[in-house]
Amino acid sequence: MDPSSASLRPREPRRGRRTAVTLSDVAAAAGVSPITVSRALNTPETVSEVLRGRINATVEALGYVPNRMAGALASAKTRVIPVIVPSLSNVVFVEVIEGIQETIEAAGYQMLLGSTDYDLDREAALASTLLGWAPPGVLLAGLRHLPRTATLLKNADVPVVEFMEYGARCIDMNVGLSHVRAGAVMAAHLLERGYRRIGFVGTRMRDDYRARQRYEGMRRHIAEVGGASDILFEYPWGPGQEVGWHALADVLAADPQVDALFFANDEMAVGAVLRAQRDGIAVPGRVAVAGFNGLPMSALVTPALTTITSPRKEIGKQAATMLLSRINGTPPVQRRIDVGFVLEARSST
Amino acid sequence: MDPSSASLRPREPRRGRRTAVTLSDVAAAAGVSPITVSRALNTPETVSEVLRGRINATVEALGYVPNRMAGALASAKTRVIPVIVPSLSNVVFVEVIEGIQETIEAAGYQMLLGSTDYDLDREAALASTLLGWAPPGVLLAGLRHLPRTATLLKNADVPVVEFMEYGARCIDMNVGLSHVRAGAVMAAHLLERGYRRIGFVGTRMRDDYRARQRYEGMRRHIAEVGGASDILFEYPWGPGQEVGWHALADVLAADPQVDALFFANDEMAVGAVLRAQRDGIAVPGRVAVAGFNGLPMSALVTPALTTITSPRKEIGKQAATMLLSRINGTPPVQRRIDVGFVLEARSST
DNA sequence: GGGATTTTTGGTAGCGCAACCAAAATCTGA
DNA sequence: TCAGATTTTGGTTGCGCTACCAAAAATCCC
Repeated sequence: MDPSSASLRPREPRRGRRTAVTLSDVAAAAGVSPITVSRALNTPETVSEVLRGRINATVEALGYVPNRMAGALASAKTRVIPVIVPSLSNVVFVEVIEGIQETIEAAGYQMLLGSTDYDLDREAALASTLLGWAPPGVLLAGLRHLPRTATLLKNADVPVVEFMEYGARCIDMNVGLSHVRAGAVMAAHLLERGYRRIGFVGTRMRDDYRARQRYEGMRRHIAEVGGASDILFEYPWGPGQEVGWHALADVLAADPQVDALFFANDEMAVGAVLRAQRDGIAVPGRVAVAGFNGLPMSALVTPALTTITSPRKEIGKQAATMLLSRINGTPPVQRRIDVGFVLEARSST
Repeated sequence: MDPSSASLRPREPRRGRRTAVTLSDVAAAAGVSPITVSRALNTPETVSEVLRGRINATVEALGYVPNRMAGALASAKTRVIPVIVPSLSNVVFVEVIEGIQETIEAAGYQMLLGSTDYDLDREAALASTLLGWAPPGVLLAGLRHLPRTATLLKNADVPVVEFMEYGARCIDMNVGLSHVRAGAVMAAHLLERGYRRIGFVGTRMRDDYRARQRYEGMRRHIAEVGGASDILFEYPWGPGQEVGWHALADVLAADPQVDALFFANDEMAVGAVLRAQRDGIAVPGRVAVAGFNGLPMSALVTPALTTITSPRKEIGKQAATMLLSRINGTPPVQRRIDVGFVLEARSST
């Protein structure tokens, strides 16, 4: 007696599901067994050329689309990599994502994108949901997460790369740059050029802790060196040129001593330069302006903007490459990579 | 004799797969049947409060993460919606994606993002792969695809929304704006302001057919009205401020008659304005400059940029909403939505 | 209070594919 | 020419979950 006869008995689809073409349909049409079709598609070199041709033709003819879920369930493998970022409105993340996308797509993987809107609870929820897809690895922005997010990812036993900032403590692997050092370097530059009252302008810094790190780096450096002071201005808006546009006037009115402004990003800084231009405020004569990120537009405004260039696409590529090498069993050369940054001293300071 | 007894026989994991906590584990630990756990998670209202509490506690305790693939395979339903766009470097798509993301996440769906890099073959491949996830619907940028892409999507029998441009022929549903009309409206504006030699500056227009449509709309309008002429300038670069920065000088040198320039997007137009500023070229005195998209920065440069504002986030939201309503069985009010656009006439023209 | 509902729980089967093992076909060398 | 090695093909089983159906328990109504 054949215990599996029940499952071989012909039947119509169990539920109202759409009756898509399945691997068995292709097999039947091509006159081979299902497993041969599976092989022809996944490991073509193990199937004779004749059958391969016939099978490919049948696949084409029937418009067969493999059910990835069934495949993933059977093989306990997916080629979908979740990428969790705080925001898509920020160009910076988009460029990192591009780097990731290029790299993983070239390796035959797909990207499942989740955005947390800077909310750590949402991040935890997202991580949990995305792990349900049994991904081969996870890419996660930032090093600060809820304890349960970290636990979840550690328990899941998948490679994880945390990208954006470089730091000592990571779940698994880490690629990024030190924002504290970037802040310090900018402070050093501004002090060197003789500015003595340096403002930092940021938005929603409770959420954007990387901006906070830059401010911290700057503040500490100024304190260490002495002879100058810093002041923080925070706006509750989303980061954008408008913030810089308004901030320039606000700040100079609120604290006329300020002779240099370090903005949390280039967009705000560009907004400030444009405002200065319109209102005839001399940059850097009246106030120096610096940004962060090294967006192309920073070089185009007049005066050209001093900024710190971060290798965003590179971060994405490195993160993806690291993850892929771990997925493929090759341990990456290093578990933590500091991609560094470059200070672009231009005429706005 | 029980034909399925074979599958009930206890066994160790078949392969070297990682032995994650499964629904059955939770059921055993909570002392209920697996199906009850499934219900407690998916349709909590159908399970008594006592059991629900016990099950949730067990889920928590064991760190159970449902295997979405198994669920999807069994129910023939996923909550993952593929979104296919030509590019992520373009802010415009990112904003549309944000609108989509917000809307579908609120409805409990996930976004699977694919980018085609303006390659229709890649688009077809991507569509095929993504359909393998048996998605409840598909969001696709643009109305122009390879025949096989359209066939694939039609055969898949899932709701599809094509977004970005509005047009007569769509696979299923469509949200966007008419780029041809936008071009014509801008032409009308420039003619009305007295410009007579109007240049259009675009990049990679073989791929970016929406920019081409705007040019076409402009060209035809100018031809219809008479008394003015147009000229096309095309750059092989990626679209960005640098293009406008260089184009302004190039164009004026190549064709000194040109008295107005309509750029394919705001970024290029802003680049041109910044260049004009640096080089002391009067805008709009020597040459008028107009952009497209209505990015925030267009209002901040001096002179403020005339542009056409497109409701990008709105397009994303509408597209997602339409798709969701179809997924939920409610046919959307309309199958095609023209979201329109607004000409922002500012001082650069 | 007893039958008819309604609510809550469980059993069974199978979604579509790939891993594992076995069998068949082909090739190799003396 | 034939045993043994190699390549190519097929059968069976189960991945973890939910649809469907049925049974049990709780509630209702006159």
